Amino acid sequence: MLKISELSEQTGLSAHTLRYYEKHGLINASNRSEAGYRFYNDSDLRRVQFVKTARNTGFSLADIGQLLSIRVDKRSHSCQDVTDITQKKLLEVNAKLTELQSMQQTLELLLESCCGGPENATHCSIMEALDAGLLREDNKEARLIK
Amino acid sequence: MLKISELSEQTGLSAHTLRYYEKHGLINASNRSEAGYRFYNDSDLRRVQFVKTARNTGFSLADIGQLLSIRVDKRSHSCQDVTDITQKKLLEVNAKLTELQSMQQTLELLLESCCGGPENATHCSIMEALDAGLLREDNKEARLIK
DNA sequence: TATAACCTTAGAGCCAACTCTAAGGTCAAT
DNA sequence: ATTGACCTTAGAGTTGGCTCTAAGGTTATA
Ligand SMILES: [Zn+2]
Ligand SMILES: [Zn+2]
Ligand SMILES: [Zn+2]
Ligand SMILES: [Zn+2]
Repeated sequence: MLKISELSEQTGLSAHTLRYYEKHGLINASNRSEAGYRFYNDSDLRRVQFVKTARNTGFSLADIGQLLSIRVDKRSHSCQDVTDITQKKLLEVNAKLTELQSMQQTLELLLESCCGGPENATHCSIMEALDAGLLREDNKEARLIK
Repeated sequence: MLKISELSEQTGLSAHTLRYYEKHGLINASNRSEAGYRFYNDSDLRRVQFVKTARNTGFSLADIGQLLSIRVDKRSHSCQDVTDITQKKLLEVNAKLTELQSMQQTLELLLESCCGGPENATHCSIMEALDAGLLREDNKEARLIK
């Protein structure tokens, strides 16, 4: 039986975070001492580790709630239920990746275009590009206007 | 001279957002009517468009504040001042990209490993992987444990 | 028995960038 | 003169995931 500080050590999640997860229905301490201290058993620990792994994978706490309700009753859920959640998350991640890659490309083009030197910025092509609107917005690819 | 709703139309930013930007020192209406209505001239419009372009490029409002103070006095700033901000932003973007790519890879591996079918999840390899800790965390690359 | 290091709770604060509300003033058209 | 569409302000609410505080109770050690 682990106290919350011990569970915290085992998992790398703060005691605050563990209580927060409990408040949001993700985890629970299956026992309490007479004074009300939380005590966690091995099954509790494994559940917390599941949450942590899912969190590291990028799932939101809401997603994890769903995954946990599958986990506690696998017989009532299908592999498709699991892949639906995973697929949805992958789509979100891919959308963000696309957005960030476009930013990356724009920033790289901006940096290439500027001398980066110590003289004054009256001629700076980054400032010019930002002033000019920078992108052809009709095109999905960020591209500096020449 | 544009009223706020007209500037909103011209820029695609809501009047709320324009007032929010003003409150945070990014933009300003150079004139007001007797009744206190904001009026924007061409120079105001160009400044707002600069803000919008920088926003689309991924810069935070704090970054944009710095870029704007360079913009109004280019002679007192160097190209390096501009590239410093841009480079910092690129590093942030690259860090997020790395994180998201790792998530993407993990999610793809999970999806490959699961049949996604209608039978029950007692054998689901996604659930197993999340239970098992999923990643070799010593390695930067996400990898399913075999 | 005192001190420190734990634990409890409800609830507030934080981050960024909005987004919206309330309560009222203004303006153009009917 | 009355709609209705605009405008103003200060300030509250939203999102997600923590993070921290206050005020108190418990436990281990000296
Ligand atoms: Zn230069
Ligand atoms: Zn430059
Ligand atoms: Zn299956
Ligand atoms: Zn499966």
